[in-house]
Formats: sequence, structure tokens, C-alpha cells
Amino acid sequence: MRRRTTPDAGRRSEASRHAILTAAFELAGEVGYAKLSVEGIAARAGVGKQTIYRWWPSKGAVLLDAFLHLSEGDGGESDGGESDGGESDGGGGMALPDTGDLEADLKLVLRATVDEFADPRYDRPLRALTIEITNDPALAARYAERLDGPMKEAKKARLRAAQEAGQLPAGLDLDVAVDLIWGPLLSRWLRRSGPLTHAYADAVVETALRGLYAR
Amino acid sequence: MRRRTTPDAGRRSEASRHAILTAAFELAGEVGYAKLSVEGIAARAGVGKQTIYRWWPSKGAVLLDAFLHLSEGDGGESDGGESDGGESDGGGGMALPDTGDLEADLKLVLRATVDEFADPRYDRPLRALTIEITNDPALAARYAERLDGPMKEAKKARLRAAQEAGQLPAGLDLDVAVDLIWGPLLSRWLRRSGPLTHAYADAVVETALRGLYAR
Amino acid sequence: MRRRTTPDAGRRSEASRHAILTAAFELAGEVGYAKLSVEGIAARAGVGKQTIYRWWPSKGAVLLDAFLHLSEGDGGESDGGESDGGESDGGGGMALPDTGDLEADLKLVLRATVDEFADPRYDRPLRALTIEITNDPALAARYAERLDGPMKEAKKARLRAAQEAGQLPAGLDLDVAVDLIWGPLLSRWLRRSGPLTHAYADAVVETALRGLYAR
Amino acid sequence: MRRRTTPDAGRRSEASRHAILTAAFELAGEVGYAKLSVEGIAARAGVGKQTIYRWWPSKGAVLLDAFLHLSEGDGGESDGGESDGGESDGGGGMALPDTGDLEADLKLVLRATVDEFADPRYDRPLRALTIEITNDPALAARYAERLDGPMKEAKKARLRAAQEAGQLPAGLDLDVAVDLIWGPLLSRWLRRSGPLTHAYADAVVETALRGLYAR
DNA sequence: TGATAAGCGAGACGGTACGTCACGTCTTGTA
DNA sequence: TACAAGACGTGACGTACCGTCTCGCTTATCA
Repeated sequence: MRRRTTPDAGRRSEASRHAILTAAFELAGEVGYAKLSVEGIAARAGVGKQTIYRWWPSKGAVLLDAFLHLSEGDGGESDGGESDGGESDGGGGMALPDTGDLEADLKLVLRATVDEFADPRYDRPLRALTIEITNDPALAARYAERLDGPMKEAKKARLRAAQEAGQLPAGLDLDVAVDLIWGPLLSRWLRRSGPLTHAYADAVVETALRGLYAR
Repeated sequence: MRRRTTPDAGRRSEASRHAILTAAFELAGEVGYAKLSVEGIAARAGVGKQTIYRWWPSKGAVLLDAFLHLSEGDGGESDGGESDGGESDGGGGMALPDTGDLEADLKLVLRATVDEFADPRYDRPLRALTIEITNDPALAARYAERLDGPMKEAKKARLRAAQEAGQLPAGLDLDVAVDLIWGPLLSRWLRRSGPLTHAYADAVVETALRGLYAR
Repeated sequence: MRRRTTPDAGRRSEASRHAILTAAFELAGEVGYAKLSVEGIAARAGVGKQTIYRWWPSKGAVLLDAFLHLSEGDGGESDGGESDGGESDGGGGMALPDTGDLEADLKLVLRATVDEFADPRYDRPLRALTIEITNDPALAARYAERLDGPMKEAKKARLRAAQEAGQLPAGLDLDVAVDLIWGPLLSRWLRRSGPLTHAYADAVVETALRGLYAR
Repeated sequence: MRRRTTPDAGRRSEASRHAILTAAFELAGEVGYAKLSVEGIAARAGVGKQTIYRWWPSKGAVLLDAFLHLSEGDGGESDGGESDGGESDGGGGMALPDTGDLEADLKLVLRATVDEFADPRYDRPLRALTIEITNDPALAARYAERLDGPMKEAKKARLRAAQEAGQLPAGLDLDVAVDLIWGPLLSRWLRRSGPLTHAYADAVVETALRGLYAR
């Protein structure tokens, strides 16, 4: 079901690739997931549909590459980098701020993410990508590897620094910790289950750090 | 010349309604969101497409009602409760277990949710519904009102009981607390960003209760 | 496939019947055959669809009765009936003009028919009826009996009068004669194969009377 | 964002075109006008509906091309003549028989047409086409140009030959003459207003030639 | 003179077909 | 050989009507 002969990447048109990724991201921002079509992307990019199908297995894969494209100078098929300081950018050599004040640093980052979610230009493409990932485990794996993974490493690195500074216990499971801080935001954003404000971001950070039991 | 008003619910066929909701839920479980079609639902339910379009504004609305239908004896357009002790069932007068041991109770509930997510029969319809909600604010609002809201109330009720028993501080923001406990699960489930196990559920509960700072 | 118990015509609503026939004729004139629907007729007449299906076997039957309705004071289910001096009106005891001058009389009648065909208010319903008849032999039979038959009798009566006056040969087949005079008009009208003018009507009459051979 | 211009006929699939025209004609013959659907034609032709809608503006246009297709080796969009010696075939370079005996020649042709009308395989498609033409002036124009026109020329050519041989008067309006001969047949066929026999054909020819007045 | 059954308006129902959109594949011609 | 262009078979969309089927609600006999 996939193309059988790997296309000659050497002949690949960089101009078309760039146009496609840009068009995909912009269209996702303008029309939303439901009306995002390969035909629309091809038309906006001034490209034949086949050029998309030749290089990407699905609409979601294009979208994922569009995010990768943004979060580096590019990076589509290169290596390395990824992701964001919020939910979509940052990555690679990217690191979370480290002023020594973990709580302040986390609030800064989460507030930035909240702002991102509030901008339809990012909110909609991000929702589109999230939906594709939700539906497609293969895409989710690639997302984890290329976008979320590096970002998660940056998050864990910041927590590990706090750990080493004695601000967090040595036995803390950093994967759980990261989920505890970023999971609430994500779930409220996706389901629109409540207002997504700086105050909420602050409250999540404070509560996650100190726990429900005590204050 | 066309009718604009709400159709006469008095003449509505209960048999068709039931068949549609059942078909929608089952099909979502069998074929997944991407291949879930109104035509497919109508065919499986033995119903004309128009009967779906007459009563529901979108595929997502059908799916939401299908969940409501499950979580009560029915209740599509009736009143009252709904929702679940995990993520999709439970509801109405439904309450979280209260043995006095908050941590154990929460672990029990989260483990049940984890199990639910592991069953494709629930995982897939739930993903489908989540995607629809992600795309459609109106549906999200109805979801919040009819399914998530009552569930959230049950969750907050359990936390409030703990608060009143002095196990949680009086000033705790219960909305944030609920997100802190259930958000991590949700985000890991949707993005498949890590294994979803009982151990993970336990770790989330423990960490959320005690906070990152201390162990 | 038709209703099994003859409805009680005694209880039949004359108001509804009238409204339906009027609506059918007017709608046919306004929207044309292609967009003429039973639902549309019912809506325009302020009548339930069932009331149409109860009394008529098809849309075409309604249309035929609408013409019958026009061509008498009414006459839908009564007897007698008949048609027109042109193509759609006239009828019952109706007779073609007889001034003694056959040629002039025929020209008068054919010119009137031409005028009728030029008025969309008659042209379109007439086309609609003709189409229904073309498709439905049973309807064609009823048309022949109720509308065209009486008209044809009137035409033949006029020709017979001429015959008796020695203007036409005794052996003339009047059915063929009628077709020869009215057929050309009909065919040019339906296929729009040429201009339909008074001059054309005159030429047809003259040529039919004298034949092609001689002038 | 949609294409408005004529699609690129250069890329058109001849196989699909042929299959569509054949299917349309056959289906019209089998199920009749009322049940002739674009979906049915597409299914029978093994073709997507869009391929029909891409190249034809209406069901009637397909049907017309199907007749054109038959009456030549093909000729859908090519040039040249077509049409029929009776009512649907013949055309182009086609000519009516000319033995020098006009009356006999015309009887021969009209009898052939009568036979054609008696065969459901031609009767039904012909009715379907006639209905479409009745409803659609644009289609009627194209019909006049491509099918009826060439046929009419052939008919007029035969009459002109008789004229030149002194069998018909020089001043005879050939358009009227053609209508006088073929109109009666057409109108009797469409409305089923009487038996359509060889005897009738003969009588029409004889009466048209000699006129009603004298014998 | 009141029950009773029909016709009636309304319109929901299971269907078929409409004409459109997008899918992913394939073909053609250009550079 | 990659590309733009776009036709193709496929299948779903959401809408319009089909003809059938209840629902109350008149209304007009007939017990």
C-alpha cells in the first residue's frame, strides 16, 4: 500500500517540499482539521497531488513535518531537533529556562503554552496534529520520536537540574512528573473543559509541586 | 419551503433512535473514527440517513448521545446524570468509591480507567468522541454539560469529602486537583506517549497527592 | 400496490381537491416538469401528502385532472369531459367554429393553439402532462378518453360537416386528417424544431388541405 | 477554487466515454425514462459518477450523445452528420431512398420508422430522449443541430429532388412539407393516440401528398 | 345525540438518487 | 525521473422527494 520504490530523494524538489509544509500549516490554521484536504494543500502549494503522496504516507505525516519544519530552520528529514518550549516549539538543543527558581521557570513556560493555545494560528494546526496522532499509532510514534520526545527531554532536563540541586527528591519519576505538570493543561485545552489562563497555569504548577495533601 | 424548526419530537421513533446510537457506538469500536460514516451508521441501524440528519446536527452529536445512552439506561434527551467512574461510564447519582482511604480509592478508579482505555471496544469510540469534541466547541460544551460535568462533580465530591475529613487543605482548588489527577492519564492515553498501566495510575495518584517537592 | 379499500368518496373534501388541482397546474407552470413534486403540490395546496396519494395514483394523474378541472367548471371525477379548441381547453359539448369556411376556421383554431403554446403558463403544464403521458400508457389511455378524445371528436365533427358540405371527399379517413392538421404543430412545439407562428399555422392548414402535390 | 473551465478533453478516457454511452442507451431501453438514473448508468458502465458529471451537463445530454454515438461509428464531439432514416438513425451523408417514385419512397421510410417505434429497445430510449428535449431547450437546440437537423436535410433533399423532377410545386415550403409527413407519426407515437401501423404510415403519405380536399 | 369511523393536516420513516467533494492511483507532457 | 496537472474509480457527504405509515383533530353519519 506504500510506494514500492523509494523515490530518489536526490531529485526531490526542496521548493515543493517547503511550499507543501507551509501550505499545510497555514491551511490547518485557517480552515481547521475537518476541512483540511490533501487537494487543498496541493492547490495552495501550487503542487501536484502526487508530489505529496510520493513523499508522505498521510495527511497527518505532512502536518507533523510541517511542525518539524517550523520548530527548526527546517528539519523535515534531517535529524536532531524538534519541538518547543511550550507545546510545539523549542526542541533540539533547546532547553527550558533555568533561573534556579523551578516554580517560576515552570510558570513561565506554561504561561507561554497557554498563550500559544489561545492563538488560532497555532491552536488549530495543533488540534489537527493531535487528532491525527490520536488516530494513527504510527504517526504517534514518529511524533514521540521527533517532536514530543526532544521536548520531553528538555522538560526532564530542567527537572533533573532541580533534582540535582536538591529541590526535588532523588527518587522522583520524571516521566510522571512531566505528565503531572503538562497533562492538566493539555487535557483542559483539548476538551475545553475550563478556562485556559495564566492563573490556571500558575495553579497547576503550584499544586503539582506541593501536592494535594499539604500546602 | 423547508422546515427550519425543531422536528416534532413527539412523533420520534424510539426504536430508530436506539438502533442508531447502538450502531454508532459499535461501529466506532469496530472501524475507528476515520472510517466512521453516517451512511455506515444508518445502514447498520437499518435506518434512512435522513432520520439521523433530522435529529442530530453532526456525527459527533450522535456519538455523544451514544455515550449518554450507554451511561444511563438511556437518557439521550432526558435529564439527569451520566458519565462514568472511569472515563466513560458511571454517571447520574453515581459516586466514586469512598472507603475513607482517598489514595486507595483514587487508585482504584484510575486503574479502572486504564483498563477501559486498554479495551478497543471502549478505546476507539472514546477516541472518536474526543476527536469530535476537539473539533467542535459546541459539542464540547454539550459534552461538558452532559457527560464530563456530572463525572467531574462526582470526582470533586470525593475530594470534597476528603477535604471535610481534613485529609486535603480547605483552600484547595478542586478543579485544578481533578485535572492534576486525571489530566496525566488522558494526555498519555491520547498521545500514546508512554505505557498506560496500573503502576502508572498508582504513580500519578501518589505523586499528585504528595507533590513533586516531597516524597 | 394501490389502496385496497376504495376511499369513501362521499366524505371527500372538495376544498382539498380543488386546492390540489390548482396548485398542481400553477406549480407546473412556475417550476416546470422537472421540479414538480408531490410534496411541492401538497405544500402549496396546504394539504397532507396522503390526501394526494389517497385519491390519485401518480403525479401525472393529478396533472391530468388539473387539466380536466380547468376545461370544465371542473369535472375531475364527473363524466363527460373534454378538452379544448386549442390543445388544452374546450371540451364537452364544445365545438370548433363553423362559419362554412373550413380553411378559415382551421386557421383560427390553430392560431389559438399557437398562442397557447407561447404562454409559459400553459406551455409548461402542457409539456409536463405530455411527458407524463409519454411515460405512462395507462395515463395516456385516460388522457385519450377524457381530454384528447372529446377534442378529437370536435375536430372530426367539424371535418365531417365539411365532408357533408361536399368540401371534403366522402372517403377521407378523418383520424388521419386530424393528425395531418394537428400533428405538425404538436411535433414542432414539443421538439422546438422551428418557430411556432401564425404564419406556420396557416401554412400547415393550407398545405394539409391541398396536399403537397398541387398548389 | 473550483474549476469552471472545460476539462481537458485531451486526457479524456475513450473507454469510459464509450461505456457510458452504451450503458445509457441500454438502460433507457430496459428500465425506461422514469427509472433512468445517472447512478445507474455509472454503475452499469463501471465508471464513477463524477466522470459523467465531468463531461455532460445532464442526463439528457448523455442520452443525446448515446444516440449520436449509435448513428455514426461514433461522433460524439466530432463533426459530421448523423441521425436516421426513420427517426433515430441515418444522417450525415445519409440519404432517403430515391427510386423516382416519391410516394413509394416515403412509405418505405415511414414504415421503417413505425417498425422502430414498435421495438421497445428503440421506443424507450427515444421516448426518454424526447422527454429530455421537451424539458430542456438547450438540449433541444443541440438535438436539432446534431441529430434532427441532418435528418431533416436528408428529408428535404428527397423532396427537393421531387420538386426538381416536377412532382412537387416549386413554391412548396419544404419545412412545412416535412412536418406534414413526419409530424402525424410523431404525435401519434408519443401520445399513443391510435395504432401505429404500416397502413397508417401509408395513409399519412397518401393524404399528405394529395391533400384533404381532393382525391 | 353521542359514538365512531372516515378524511384530513402534519410529518416521521426507510429508501433512492441527486450533484459535490475528496480520496489515493494513474497517465500525460514538460524540463 | 521528478514534477504540475488533472482524469479516473470509489465512496461519503448532506439534501430532496418518493410512497407508506402513524398521529391527533375535525366532521358527518347512523345507532
